[in-house]
Amino acid sequence: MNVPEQLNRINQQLTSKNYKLTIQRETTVRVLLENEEDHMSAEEVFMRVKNKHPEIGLATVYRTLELLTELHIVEKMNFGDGVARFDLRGEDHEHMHHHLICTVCGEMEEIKEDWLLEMEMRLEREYGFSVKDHRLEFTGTYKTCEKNGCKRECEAVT
Amino acid sequence: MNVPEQLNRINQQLTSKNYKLTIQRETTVRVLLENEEDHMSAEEVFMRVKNKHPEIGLATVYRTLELLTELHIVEKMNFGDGVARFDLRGEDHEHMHHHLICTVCGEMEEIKEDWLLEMEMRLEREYGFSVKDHRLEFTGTYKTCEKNGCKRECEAVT
DNA sequence: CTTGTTGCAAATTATTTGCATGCCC
DNA sequence: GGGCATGCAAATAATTTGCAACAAG
Repeated sequence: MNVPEQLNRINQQLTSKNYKLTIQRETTVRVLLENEEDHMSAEEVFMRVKNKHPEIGLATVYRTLELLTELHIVEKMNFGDGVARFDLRGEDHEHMHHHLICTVCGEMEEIKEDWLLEMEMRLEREYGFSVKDHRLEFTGTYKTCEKNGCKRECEAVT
Repeated sequence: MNVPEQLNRINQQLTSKNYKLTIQRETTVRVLLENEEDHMSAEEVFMRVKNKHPEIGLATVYRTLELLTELHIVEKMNFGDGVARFDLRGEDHEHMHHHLICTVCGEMEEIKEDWLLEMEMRLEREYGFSVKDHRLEFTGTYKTCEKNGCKRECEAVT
């Protein structure tokens, strides 16, 4: 699905709830689309949006990200570093990716598989809990700590 | 394992790293032991510690919790509400519990099982990633929203 | 003594809010 | 022209840090 189509889809979601796709919101969404795998903080999103649309205010970006989170268009995450991070949810794997976080280099990789379906069925059955979303993170180290995404500061002690 | 034994174990972990089990640290650990299932914020821990030892400062509690986190004695968690929460890790299930978070009442339940061992082996094999820790959270709703732990504000819309 | 630890206050960081102004049906 | 949206600045909330004073080996 390309950018105009995605924007269109998001626009529909917004308008169906009486929100407008203003230029600020559109620019923010574009930045998110262009950095889909980046887990940006609000500040990072702000800086990139500011490149394209310098008049925007930080508060607007926060408000937009909050709105998009409510609409389940983006996912708000916490890796324990005191900053919230945001990712678009592609509609195909809305709820189907997990995270590997390397403690040596701090790099983070996404695993685009859903390993939890069976568990969710079990929760439904055994706990009477019906799952809307989940989050699964593994912290540890890459054996080589040089594998694909994991390139920063790898001189640290293993 | 009772309180004195646990304290003793923690004391050993501290002294082995040249840290002292000061009265402030001991009091903090006691509070954590007494509220093992509570996922307290730093502020909550502080208030309870202050009851037992009114001279303590908030910064000390923060410093203690940070220290204990580094030593893997407590687990620092984030539920996305902007507050870090802390739990003792019992040595038996150091890394073996998952969370159910009910979006209706906000209540949180722990599942004391480890469902991820198989996945971790797979990560090791297929991704060359060796897992030190993990976090698994499910958000959703209890069918009844009245099940055991889930008692607050249940008049909200389901 | 020396080193780690504490309490307080001030600083920092992330995020939210109030409000006057602007924009669009 | 009425209500949602925005930008700015100020407010809030959580956490961290600087520093002088303590405490214990």
